[in-house]
Amino acid sequence: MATGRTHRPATRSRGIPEATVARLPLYLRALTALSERSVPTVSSEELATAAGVNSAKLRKDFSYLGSYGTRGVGYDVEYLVYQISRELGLTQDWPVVIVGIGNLGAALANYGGFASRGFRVAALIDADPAMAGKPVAGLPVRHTDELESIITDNGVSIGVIATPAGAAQQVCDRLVAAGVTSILNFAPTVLSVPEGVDVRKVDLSIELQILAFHEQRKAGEETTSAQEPAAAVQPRSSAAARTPAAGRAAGKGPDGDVPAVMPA
Amino acid sequence: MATGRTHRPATRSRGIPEATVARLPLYLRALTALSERSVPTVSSEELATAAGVNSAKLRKDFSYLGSYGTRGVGYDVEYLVYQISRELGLTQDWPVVIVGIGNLGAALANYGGFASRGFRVAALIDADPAMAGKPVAGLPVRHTDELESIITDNGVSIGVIATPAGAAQQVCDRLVAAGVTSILNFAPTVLSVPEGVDVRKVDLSIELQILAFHEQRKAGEETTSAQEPAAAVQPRSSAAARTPAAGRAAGKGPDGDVPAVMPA
DNA sequence: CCATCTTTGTGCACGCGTTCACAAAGGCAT
DNA sequence: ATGCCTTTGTGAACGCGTGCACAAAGATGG
Repeated sequence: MATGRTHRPATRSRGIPEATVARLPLYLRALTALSERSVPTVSSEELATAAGVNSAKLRKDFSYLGSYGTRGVGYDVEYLVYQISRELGLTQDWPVVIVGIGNLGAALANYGGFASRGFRVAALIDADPAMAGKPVAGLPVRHTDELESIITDNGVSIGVIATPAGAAQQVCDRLVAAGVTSILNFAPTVLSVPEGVDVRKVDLSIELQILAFHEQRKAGEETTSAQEPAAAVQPRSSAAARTPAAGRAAGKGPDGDVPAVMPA
Repeated sequence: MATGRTHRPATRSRGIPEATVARLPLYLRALTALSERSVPTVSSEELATAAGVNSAKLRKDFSYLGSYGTRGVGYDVEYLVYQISRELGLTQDWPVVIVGIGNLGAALANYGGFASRGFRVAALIDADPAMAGKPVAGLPVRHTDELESIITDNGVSIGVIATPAGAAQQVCDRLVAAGVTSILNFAPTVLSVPEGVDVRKVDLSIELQILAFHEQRKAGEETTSAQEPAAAVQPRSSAAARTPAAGRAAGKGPDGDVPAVMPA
């Protein structure tokens, strides 16, 4: 799960709650699998299990789309696939640009399933002149200079940022200025964008840190709070002179620079 | 942002809300940046802006950790870095294994910042015998047969799955059986795990689909519902005979197989 | 045509998360 | 010392999301 988002606080988009929208792709995936196995109908219970959610939640989610089920029977798989696809805007083609063709950018570009769901990689863009023209995943890498024209010419409205953190905001600004209104950010930075532009963030580092938190908690429970040896939540008198000789964490550390996925 | 999660519904972990835990890494990153610039203190307002959140939210988040601020002044950067690092369990080392060294797995392995935050890649594992021994990011790829022994010998409790969807559940089961209790899943599948195991999902495809939804909505607003030409929400009489000749979406499509990141 | 059985769709209540707004706390100048 | 100014920490209200539980709907069999 990509984590942070930068969405309008809770502006229900046409009656469909944001939480529901986030689950629609999950349902769609499960339904597509059923469709491939030629299963004609599915109950909310079965589908919910396949999608890893509660059946009541699923039914409520679908109720926002309309009454597409048949009581006593369930949902028509093909029909539901179509409805959800349409609702998500997957019945049309979305040209996408990937900026920053490092390890991650290349991995994303090579992802074969990209085209299978309405998304098409219109161009790969990198700032390194040495990369220009070099084919990655069958597409020639274009130089950053061409960014604006590529966006305009292809009518790109979705951009993927896989650059180092330092370049992300600048790239973002150029993408937005050129007309992009949705951004998927893999760089470890908080992007600031004007009103009306959606940003979603994917951050491996954050995910790992959250896992570490829970992992530590599990380990701590075993020995029933055996951690935090002595000076646990020390009263901390003077405001200065603290800094408990922090282990790592403090130093400069190679961060905010590395290619993409997993920053801190 | 990685999206789906599979967390205990809302079991507040030792008083710290899940939503707060998810933001701590964000604060930590902003604080680390300040620390590198030798900024001694920071106000909730400044830090909140840097982290892209509301200042009241940030203060409330910090209040769960304790009273680490000084009224009229702000927070001591170094001290806060240490406290958050400790809270997240980043003061200890977490050995991690990456399973599935395809495009994405390799990209993750090459991510330099991995070690900079308490995470250390203990091993890269792949099922392809041809990959065995081949060095990726300075580490020799190990064969899946060694999975259990690697986990045990290194005391690995966090696993990253970057395999094709078809192999994910099986790999997951083996990881869990070997002692892994936290999993970061890049494969496009819902993993089922026993109680006590945390799973977080990162899914590019889902993120893009969510963006597409909002993008479509924006486009629809311009022309004020010019979409949905005629048969919009057709009453749908007979349960059978529907399937509105769904465009893409239905066919077999290359999915549930591709390496990792972006499935559907 | 009626009874029964299955499954949807949803009203309702509860809890988490967010935000406001302000009192308390501390620094600083006079 | 005293008063002012800044900023934290939090009580309280509100809204979204979740899950229960059930009535309505429809299919199916006799």
